[in-house]
Amino acid sequence: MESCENRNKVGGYRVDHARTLTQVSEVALGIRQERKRRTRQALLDAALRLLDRSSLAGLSLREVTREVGIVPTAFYRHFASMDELGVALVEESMRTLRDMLRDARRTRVDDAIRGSVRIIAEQVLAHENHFRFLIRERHGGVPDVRRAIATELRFIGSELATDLARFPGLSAWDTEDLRMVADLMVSAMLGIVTALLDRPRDPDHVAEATRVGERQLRIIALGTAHWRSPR
Amino acid sequence: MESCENRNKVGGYRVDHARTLTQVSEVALGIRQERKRRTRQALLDAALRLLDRSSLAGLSLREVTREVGIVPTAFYRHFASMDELGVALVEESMRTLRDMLRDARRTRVDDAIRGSVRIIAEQVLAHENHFRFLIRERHGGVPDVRRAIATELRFIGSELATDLARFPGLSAWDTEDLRMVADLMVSAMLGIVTALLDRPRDPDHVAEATRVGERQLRIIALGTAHWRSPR
DNA sequence: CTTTTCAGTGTACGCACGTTCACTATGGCC
DNA sequence: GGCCATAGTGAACGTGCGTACACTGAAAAG
Repeated sequence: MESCENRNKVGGYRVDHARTLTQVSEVALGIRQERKRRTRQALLDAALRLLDRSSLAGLSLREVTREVGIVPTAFYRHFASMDELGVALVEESMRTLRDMLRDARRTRVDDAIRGSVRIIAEQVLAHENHFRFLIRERHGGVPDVRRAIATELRFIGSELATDLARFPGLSAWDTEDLRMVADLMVSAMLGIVTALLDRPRDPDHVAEATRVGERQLRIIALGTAHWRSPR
Repeated sequence: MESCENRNKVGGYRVDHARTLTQVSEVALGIRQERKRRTRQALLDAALRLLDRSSLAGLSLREVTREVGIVPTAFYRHFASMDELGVALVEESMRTLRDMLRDARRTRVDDAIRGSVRIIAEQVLAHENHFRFLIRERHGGVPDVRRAIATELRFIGSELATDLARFPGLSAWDTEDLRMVADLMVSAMLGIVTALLDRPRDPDHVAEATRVGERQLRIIALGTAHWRSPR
């Protein structure tokens, strides 16, 4: 019970801001705001790390603060609840996903599929935690988070549909059918991401999943090219 | 605090077996075993009902027993833990899914797609809880449950692949490509189920999801028909 | 230099949880 | 008819949780 003070504190703070601060040139924000931002980010990172093993509903506020090294009550300086942190995590993860799609959209048209799948594989490996979080919480136990993900996914579908409309053979298609194909492609991509996430450390598995995913999208493209909508 | 005894008990038991028992002709099992089976099933049903709102990881043993009307400790007469109940729930739900696929397999070949999608819609509406459970826990927080679902899904994929092999145009295909198409179809079906589960009480939404799902599978079939595997 | 603001501290609370244990009463069996 | 076996009981425990509250000390504002 005794002698447990200043274990790993630095000037009364367990989180060591002093060192990292000086080497950063984000002078625009005051020292104070910058520190707050860093702690907030540390909470998000810690949560994402812990979410590798459990789900958001099974993750406690105390676990997250413990991981960061702050006292539980300090959590409320940044989020009103774990659910709110979850929604923030959706935003962060979705930024990753959107960046990925922006990259994919820039690939050359003559082999858009191969390029897209390659980029998916790269990004999933580089941001495994973000994708695992999205896939898991998409149908998870927190309604707000579920809604946020569903909304983003729907948006991605409609963006893809307008992209498809620019292809020569598809310019005459009606909106509904474009959307139908776009949603199918999203389903397939989610399947590919799931397969990649299954064993992301095994290069053989990743290569195989990439190969298969590429062919699956090709099947869809081929089917689309031969499609004639029933009246 | 006082006078709270025998509220809804029957002969010392809160669960009323006596009435329901007589009208059942499962005489093969003794009264005792039959009662145990019923309570076990009541636990599974209660869990499935509660899982509509939360996820398995966020569901407590006490909640489930409260719902059934037995004392928490009695839970252990049936399952060693909530995780074990989860695995039992996977088995039950998978039986539903397998029945669905068996039905789908029996439909006439000339319009297998329309028939299959209709059966999917029917079954998802009839056993909403089972499908919601599977979709949710597929990527959920309980490893044992995740594994059980992944295994079953893989099995379904390989069964579908052997079914495909019987189609005239596909008899020459190699196993790997058949599997690739089968997995794509599974991805699409999961997407359809997800869409149906989104607003299962809205008949318009269900009809629309069915229509779209049918077309998506048709796109895949069309793509498959025109596919020529790269060397 | 003084005052204000506020991110993080530390204690304390009430609550729900999983699990233990000794128990009770009923169905099954000789 | 009497003796097991066992499904369900009820009290009790230790633990971890979310949250309230008064606090501290350094950055920001004056």
